[in-house]
Amino acid sequence: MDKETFIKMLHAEERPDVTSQWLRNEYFPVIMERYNSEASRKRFGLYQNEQIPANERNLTDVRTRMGVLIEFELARISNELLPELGITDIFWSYVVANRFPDLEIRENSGNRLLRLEIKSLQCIAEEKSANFDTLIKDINPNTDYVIVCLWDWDDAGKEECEWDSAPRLYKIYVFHAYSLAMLRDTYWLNKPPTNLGNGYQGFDIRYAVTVSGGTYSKEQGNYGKLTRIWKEGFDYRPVETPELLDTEREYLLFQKEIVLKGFEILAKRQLRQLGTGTIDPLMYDDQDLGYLLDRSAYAMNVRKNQALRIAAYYRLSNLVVMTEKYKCTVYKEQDGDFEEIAKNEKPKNVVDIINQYEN
DNA sequence: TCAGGGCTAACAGCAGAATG
DNA sequence: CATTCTGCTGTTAGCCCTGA
Repeated sequence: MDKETFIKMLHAEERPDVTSQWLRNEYFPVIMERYNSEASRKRFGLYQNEQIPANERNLTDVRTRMGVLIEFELARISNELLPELGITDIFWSYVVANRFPDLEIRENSGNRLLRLEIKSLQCIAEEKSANFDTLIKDINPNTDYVIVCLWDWDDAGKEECEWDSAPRLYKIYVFHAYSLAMLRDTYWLNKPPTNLGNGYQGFDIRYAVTVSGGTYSKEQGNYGKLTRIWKEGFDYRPVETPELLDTEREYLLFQKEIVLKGFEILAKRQLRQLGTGTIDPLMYDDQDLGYLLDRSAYAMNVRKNQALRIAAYYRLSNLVVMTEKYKCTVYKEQDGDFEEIAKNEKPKNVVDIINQYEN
């Protein structure tokens, strides 16, 4: 890493689209690699059959806590990196007040330079939706970026430590905060609910406000959900700056990849419980639809008639089809025919359902 | 069927009402 | 009058369920 570039970027002296790309392609890959090292992961691991809550009610707060820990660790690693490069006059500081953003690069004088808002999403969470609800007025277009960390528990990567599993970062996404907010507001303001009555959806001085039947109320916490910010091909568009186009590209990629990664983890994990051998891609009509092991397969977003054709083609015993929220439909072979034995199931129940059907 | 509106836990804490 | 209880604040990430 080049020291001069580093200093320029952290001082927010480059164009936002250039800074975005540097953070995405140069900076965070290094931070992520360090986070994923055994020496780092071991501090977050689960050992000796330690369990975390399995019920949905309490899963969320483990994920919330992991979010805070990842945010802290990224900054800690960053602060470790700076002096290694001979940069000693700036440092990452934690914003302890509950306000945007999370981390700020500061000079000893206290001057704030680059600022980062960190979000964490666990791959296999059924609805990944941290909120980015900071109002446009509070975002500095020259210094502010939104960083999304995609992570999950992973049992691999241990040479010395005997953990059962430890968190692994799979990808870090970088968005220009102001552009992301522009996409969000362009979408939100142009797609209000149907029953507005005489009111308008908009903003108070502090937060987003919704209307139902003419009655105004503080928005309920859906505004800015990361998975709902923008849709490809939406009729209305914000002003197209280089940083906006960069952020839009990254967002559309993000939308696809975060869903696929969770599916991959769930499918591979469950296939290994259903059989032995190697896992291959599930190809059909030149399309990669999921994963195949022996006579079991997992596919994503496949309709019933296509699922039946795939099952017949591969002579499957078990076929699990998942939606984007990982709701599962389970098909099972029965005397040469395929039967839908479960629908709308959570992933955690699928293997049991398949095994019980066998008995 | 699925987008999206409604709502949740945990966190630390405050203000004001109810109780002994 | 002092203590305890109730209901609310706002932030994190995410599940539930309904209406189009």
